[in-house]
Amino acid sequence: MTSTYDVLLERLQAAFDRVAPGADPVLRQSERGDYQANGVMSLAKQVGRPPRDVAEEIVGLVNLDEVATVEIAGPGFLNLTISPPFLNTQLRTLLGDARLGVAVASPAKNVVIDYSAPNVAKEMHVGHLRSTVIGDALARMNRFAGHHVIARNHVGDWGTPFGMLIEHLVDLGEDEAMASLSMGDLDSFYRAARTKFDADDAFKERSRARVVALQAGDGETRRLWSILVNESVAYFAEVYTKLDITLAPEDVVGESYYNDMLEDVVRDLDQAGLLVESDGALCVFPPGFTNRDNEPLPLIVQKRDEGFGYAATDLAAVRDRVRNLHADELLYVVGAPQGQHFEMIYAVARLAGWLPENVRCEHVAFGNVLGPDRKMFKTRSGETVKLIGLLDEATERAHAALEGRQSGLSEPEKLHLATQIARAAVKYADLSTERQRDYIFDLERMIAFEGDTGPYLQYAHARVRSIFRRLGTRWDSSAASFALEAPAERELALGLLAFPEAFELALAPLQPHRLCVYLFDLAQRFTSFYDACPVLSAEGALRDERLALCELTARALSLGLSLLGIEAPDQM
RNA sequence: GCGGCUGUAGCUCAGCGGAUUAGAGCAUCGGUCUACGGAACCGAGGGUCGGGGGUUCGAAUCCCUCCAGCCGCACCA
Repeated sequence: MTSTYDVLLERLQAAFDRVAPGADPVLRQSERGDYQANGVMSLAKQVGRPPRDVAEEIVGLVNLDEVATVEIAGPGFLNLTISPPFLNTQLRTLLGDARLGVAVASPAKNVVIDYSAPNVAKEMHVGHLRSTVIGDALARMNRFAGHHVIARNHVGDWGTPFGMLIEHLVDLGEDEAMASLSMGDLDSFYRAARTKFDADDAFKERSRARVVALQAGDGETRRLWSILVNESVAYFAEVYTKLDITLAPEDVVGESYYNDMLEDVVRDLDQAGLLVESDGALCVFPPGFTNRDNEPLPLIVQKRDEGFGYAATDLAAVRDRVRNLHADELLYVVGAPQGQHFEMIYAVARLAGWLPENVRCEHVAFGNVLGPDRKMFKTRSGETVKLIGLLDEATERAHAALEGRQSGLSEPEKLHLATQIARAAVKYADLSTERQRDYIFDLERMIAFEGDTGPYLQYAHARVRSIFRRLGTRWDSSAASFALEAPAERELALGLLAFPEAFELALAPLQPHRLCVYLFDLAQRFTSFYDACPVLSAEGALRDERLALCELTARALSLGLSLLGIEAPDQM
């Protein structure tokens, strides 16, 4: 189906084109009418005529028959009111459309999304939350849009720390080490290695030798290394399951994967004449970047000691993803502090010809998670907060809240529900503010059932579903038609029809919070409707109409939440 | 010093391809109350949109500048 927004846009565009081809009608939802088009003002400026004149001309040209009525307001706004028959038609089409009016992208693109990226032999903590949650939402949204998503979990599985980690593993014995790691006690493993490294010179020496052996590809060392990696990846998988994240072990393509490509990267850069030796390191100086002394800033590809830094790995990844994965779009869901690094990577990749102009490449940056003191979120004792611990606490709170209610749910059901609510609370809080901002982690507020929270949206959905439970019999929506005589019905209907543009408005700029804003607004429209318009006690056509609105609402909430990675239980 | 991000009601946040009276949630106050799940709905109070300039018929939105906070600026990722 063509979405309501698109129908209006097409009609308006045709009229605008006749005044000045390509002029944007600037169509958006409005409180004045159902939609408003603000494009007349800039168009008037462009053609050098009074806005009212142009508005009148547009109104004379535009064909909105059967679709909407239009009024000129103020200096030249076009306020559009959708006609009742058209609303009815669109809603009836929506009933039969599993995608709720969202078109399938054509052509489908290969979208590589780099997200989560924990470190091997290190606990996943709040620092990984945003990348994981935002990245997964973007992956789900892109898949729904019809694109082919290739998730890349760029785990930290290489580098000097692995010398000491492997030696520590040797000291512990493989069995004990695996037991420790598989319990998810990664941090104490890491800390123990670190402590020995700092205190014991012999251990330090062994560790250094081990790094060399690892890099040289020594078989036994590689085997020990892979134990660390495999145990960690298995642990990550548990965390992802607990968070309901779609990342799979196959998506883990860590830093080490690119090792074999690094020589080629250097060679290519050299052949392209981009490589410069500076202080013994091999660097590229992309134009436009300077250091604090206003001198050109290098991207260090190969260090003075001939080791490769993360810049080399990131360059290899760009090259690999475009060349071998045929990426049309590269997204890096990584914290904002790395902004300059990625700008330089992209700049160099473009210079080297690895990143064609038509490949969209974006650093999907995000702000920090802060504690109540507005500083980086830590435990009271100053330690990093483990993701698992965070989820557990949220789940306990949700469970406690459920205990206080008479729901008729069994204990196992309550526990399962509590995990769903906890995930919703944490994810929604993370997704619902604009990415770039820092946000304050306040479990109390995010898990509240009132306000702009995940649980509130789940509740709104459960309330709708409960109507159908109470209805008992199977109900067929195909007979429903929409008169929308009550204002609350009409408001709800308009909200339902706006799903496609809300989705597009969130996906195009990679802003999941806009989908959150839409869903919260929709939930409010529903509860207002629900309060004002009895459903089950209505009769005949009115009852069918209202039931149909309920069904569409349930589907919109459930679909919208699922695109954010949030479940919508039928009962709470 | 250069660069980036942020600064909107008491608190937490939308809005920022300029446009008709700046929105929401929480909190506060007042209503709805035999309610299809009140974990709700309706309403009220509360804002010089960090300060100051500029462009414009019109700026929270664009430009400049200043202030505050956070972050980055060569061999850790």
